[in-house]
Amino acid sequence: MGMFERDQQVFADAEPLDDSYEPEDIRERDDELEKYQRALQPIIDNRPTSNIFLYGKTGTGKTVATKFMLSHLETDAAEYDDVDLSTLWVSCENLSSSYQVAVALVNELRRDQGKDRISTTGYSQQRVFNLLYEELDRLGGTVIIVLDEIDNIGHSDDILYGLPRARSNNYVEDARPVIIGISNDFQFRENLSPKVKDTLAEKEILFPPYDANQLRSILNPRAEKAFHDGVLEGDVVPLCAAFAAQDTGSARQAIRLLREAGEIAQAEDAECVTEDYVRNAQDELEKNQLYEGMQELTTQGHAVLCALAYHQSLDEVPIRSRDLYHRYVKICDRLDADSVSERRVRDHLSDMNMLGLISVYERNEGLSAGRYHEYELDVPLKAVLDVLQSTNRFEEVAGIIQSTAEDNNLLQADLSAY
DNA sequence: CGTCCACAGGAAATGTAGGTCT
DNA sequence: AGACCTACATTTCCTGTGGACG
Repeated sequence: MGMFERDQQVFADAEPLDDSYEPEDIRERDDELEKYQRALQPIIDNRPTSNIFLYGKTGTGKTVATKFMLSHLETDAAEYDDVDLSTLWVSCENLSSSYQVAVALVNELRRDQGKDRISTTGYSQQRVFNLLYEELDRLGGTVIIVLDEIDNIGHSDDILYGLPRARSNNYVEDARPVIIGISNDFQFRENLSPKVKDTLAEKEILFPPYDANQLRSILNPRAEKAFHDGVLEGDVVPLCAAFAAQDTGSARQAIRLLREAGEIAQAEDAECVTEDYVRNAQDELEKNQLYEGMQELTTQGHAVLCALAYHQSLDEVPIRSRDLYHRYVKICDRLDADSVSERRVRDHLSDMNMLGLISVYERNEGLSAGRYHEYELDVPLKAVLDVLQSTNRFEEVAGIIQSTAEDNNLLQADLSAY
C-alpha cells in the first residue's frame, strides 16, 4: 500500500474552490455588471470610451467581473468588422511605481513578438513611456488596458496621466487606449493627483463587501460541484458565509474557508464535512497567515519582534516604544547586528500591527509625560519564539527568552489557545 | 481655555545596488 | 568608462497632536 492513495470521499472536483476558477455566471452583482456593461458599450459602437475605475475590497468580485465582461466583449466585438479590439491585463501586485507598470505593459505587449523584454531599471521614465506608445501604436485599434490592484503604485501616478492622454497629445495615432483600473483601496482615489482624478475616475463602479446571504448564494453552486452529494452538512456553507461576512465580506475568504474545511475533513477520513471542520479551518487559516507574516519579516523586523517577545516573557507589557527601542538596540549589539534608527523601528512596529502580530495602545499623559504608544504581542509568545528559533540568527536569543518565559509561567496559556 | 510634553508619523534626502546608453 | 536612470531601506528633519496641567 502506497503512502499516497487517491482519496475522493469528500471532494468530487475541487476546481470550483480554486482561486483561479471563473464561474460562468456572476451572482449578486447585477447592478454593478449593468453599469459595467453600459460603460463598455461605446467600444462596440465605435464611440469614444471613458476610462473605468472599480473600487472595492479584495474578494468583492472586481477581478472576476472584469474577466467576465471582457470575454463577452471580445466575442461580441468579433462580430463587427469595424471594431478592432485588443485587451491587455497587468496585475500591479508587485509593481510599486508608474515606471514599473509601464515596463510591465511594454513587456506584455512584446510577449508574442520575438522582441526582447526590457529591464526594470536603467531607462529614463520618458523612454519607457515612448516604448509603450510605440507598441500601442503598432497594435492599433481600441486597446483595453486593465491595471489590476493599481493602488500599489501609490502616489507615483504619472502613467495614469500619460496613458489616457496619449492620443490627444499625439503620442499615438492609431491606438485608442481605454484604462480599466481596479483598486482595493478606497483612499487611492483621494490620493491621486487632481489632474489624474478627473480623467480617470470618469466612470466609477463600487463593489461593496458581500453580506452573509450573498456569500451563501455564491458558495452554494460551487459547493454543489466541488463536493460529493450529501457530504456537506447543512450548516457548513452558511457558517463559512457567516465567518467571512463578519470578517471581511470577501468571497475569496469564504471559498478558502470552505475548501480548507473540506481538506481537513478529507485528511481525517471523515464521511462528511461538519461545522466543526469549518471552525478548525478558520483557526488554521488564521494561524497560517500569522506564521507567514512573521516569517516574511526582515532581520530588522525579527529583531524588533524579538525585543517585544523579551519584554513579554518578563510580563513587562504593554511597553512604550522608547523602552522597547532600548531593548532592541541591546539585542542587536548582542547579535553583532546593525541597529536602525528609532524612526525606522516605529515603521517596523506599525507594519507588524498591520499584520495583526502586535497591538498598539495610545497613551496620553498630557504635559507631564506626553503622548506615546505602548505595544504588546497579539499572537501567543510561543508562536513568536518558534519562528525566531527557526531563524538561525535568533535561535540562541529566542531560547533564552523561552526559558525566562517558562520561569514566569507565561507559556502554558498560550499552548492551549494556539 | 491655552500650554506644552514626548512622541507619531509625513516628507525629503541619502546611500547602495541594480540597470542602460553613448 | 562615465553619465544617467530607478529601487529600496534607511536617516534626517520636521510638523502635528490629545489631553493633563495650570
